[in-house]
Amino acid sequence: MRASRYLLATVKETPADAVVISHQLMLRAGMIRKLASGLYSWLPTGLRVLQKVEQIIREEMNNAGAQEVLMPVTQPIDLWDESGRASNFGPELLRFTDRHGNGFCLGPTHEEVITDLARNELHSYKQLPMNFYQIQTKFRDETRPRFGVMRSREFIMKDAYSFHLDHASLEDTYQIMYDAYCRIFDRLGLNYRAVAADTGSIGGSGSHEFHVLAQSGEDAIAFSDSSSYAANVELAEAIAEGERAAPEKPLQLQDTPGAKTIADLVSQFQLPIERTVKTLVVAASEAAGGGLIALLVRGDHELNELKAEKLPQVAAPLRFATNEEIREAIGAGPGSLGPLNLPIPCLADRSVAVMSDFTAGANIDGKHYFGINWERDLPLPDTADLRDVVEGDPSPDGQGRLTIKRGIEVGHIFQLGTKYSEALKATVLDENGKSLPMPMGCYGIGVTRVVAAAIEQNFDERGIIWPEAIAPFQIALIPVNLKKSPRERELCEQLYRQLTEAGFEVLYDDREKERLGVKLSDAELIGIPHRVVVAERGLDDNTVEYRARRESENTLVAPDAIVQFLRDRLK
RNA sequence: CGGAGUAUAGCUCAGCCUGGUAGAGCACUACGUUCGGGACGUAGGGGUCGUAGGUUCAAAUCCUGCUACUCCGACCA
Repeated sequence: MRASRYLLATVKETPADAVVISHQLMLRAGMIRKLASGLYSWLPTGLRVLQKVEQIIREEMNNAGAQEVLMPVTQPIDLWDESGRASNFGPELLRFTDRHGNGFCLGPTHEEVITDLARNELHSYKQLPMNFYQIQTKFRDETRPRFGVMRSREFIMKDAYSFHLDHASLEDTYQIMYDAYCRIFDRLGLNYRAVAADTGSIGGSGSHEFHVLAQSGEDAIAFSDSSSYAANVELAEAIAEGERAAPEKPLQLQDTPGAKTIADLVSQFQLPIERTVKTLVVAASEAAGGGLIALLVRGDHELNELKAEKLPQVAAPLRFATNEEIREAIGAGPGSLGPLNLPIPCLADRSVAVMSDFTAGANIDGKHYFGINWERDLPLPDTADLRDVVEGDPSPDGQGRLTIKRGIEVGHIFQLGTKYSEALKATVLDENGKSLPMPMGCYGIGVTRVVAAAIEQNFDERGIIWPEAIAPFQIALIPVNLKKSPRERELCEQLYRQLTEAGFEVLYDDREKERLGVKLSDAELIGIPHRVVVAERGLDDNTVEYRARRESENTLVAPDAIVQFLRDRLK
């Protein structure tokens, strides 16, 4: 591609409304332009990257035995009534009516459409399993689109849906998809983790999220430093370490005026924070008799609301008690609560159960007990996993310790089960002529989000640093001064021809009006991994200058050796 | 959906408080100089100041409604 005939569309200044780095760089590099909130046009440079990502996904899906289809963006609302999701999807589902008065929506996902297709086309167990995918535009009317293409309203997704005779077959395909996803993200050149995930409202037994690790990620992920264990922090099981030590200190009631928080207590009395207990009061479930229940976590730990809500004793959704409720039930304010002499039921986090000689509120305003010990001063309450894991916790699989990093969710695989096949009556006959709903799996990758995530993970102060596999161009060919030097022009034209014929994607910066500095910064901004500079002074020594995007030194190479040199570098 | 803010040239923004002639830098066009890390000079083109109304002799500027966009929060396969 000749730069003089190409819409480079780079901009020097950072656009005002971009806050994350990928959004800023995608605008500056001329990859995207905003049309309206959450809606973006893809310019040539952006589209080149997008299509490379799509192609890698397509190849690996095909290799994994999936078949590509293409379904409409516009879907009849009737199908959504049939699955029951029309009523519970809410305003994120953009609905409208056609000229005949029939209801439609823009597809935020395609379970309904594919299940409708499957019920019409699949009739026998002999056809199963089958796995269909598409790479296609979705629309979700997000309440608050942000971060450019990372959370836009219209976006491109690869979504796949598999159909099975039984659950064992679903698990086979699920594993095949898991492996295919690993190959896809490996090939994309991204640092990622497959993470055990909550199945959420969709239900089903198995689910993994694929996260690209990046500072700006919206999710926190815990993973083992010595095994493949990884889970969303919200889900990772917190394990207590060690045995409870024997009591050493006497129980003491102390005046602690002004110590309303754990932080106050720790600083005023020089206590180790791991020897303090936080007492949080929430609504108890009907099954547990209603009223309030206290949850105990160590002073340096945080309550995990998701875990708490799932406990049978705790009301769902989780609701914290008001100050008035606490005072009425306990007779003290929230800053002075503890397990000793507590008139309401309580549950202790596992880590709390192994504490000794600890400090907690006395359930009397302005007083705390110091030197509390289980089974000496009070019985050990029921224990449960109540807290978020923290860095350094033992890994739940027993191997190594947990590290916590932030991640961007770019893929999600689910075992859906028969939710949709039952609702839409997608059944096949088995060997015995019995009609069965097909268990389903679904497997998504946010294609446009992958592009943004790749940038979040690979940039410097000069711009994007693309992984080789998805760079818009592989090589930038840059003459120092085309206008002045017919020799440079002659060599560049020759190299451009040779490199292109060798199968490389080359951006040949033949712009005559731009100076060298502009061309170099443009090539760096759009993140071309390799560059070759052709200069008059090198011609005398029979050299051209090569530099990789990540390097800071030039390598001099003879012009007639550069094609082979690049072949070796790009291997 | 709750809270806050913004809207002036293609982009980044000044002007508004204190009403009277619409500005700068970048980008764009022409010419000249310059030419290995985002050059310089001269001359130009480009804006119904988001929109509708109100106050006023006079509104980018003051007031009100509307719309769009951004940020914080809630929400999110």
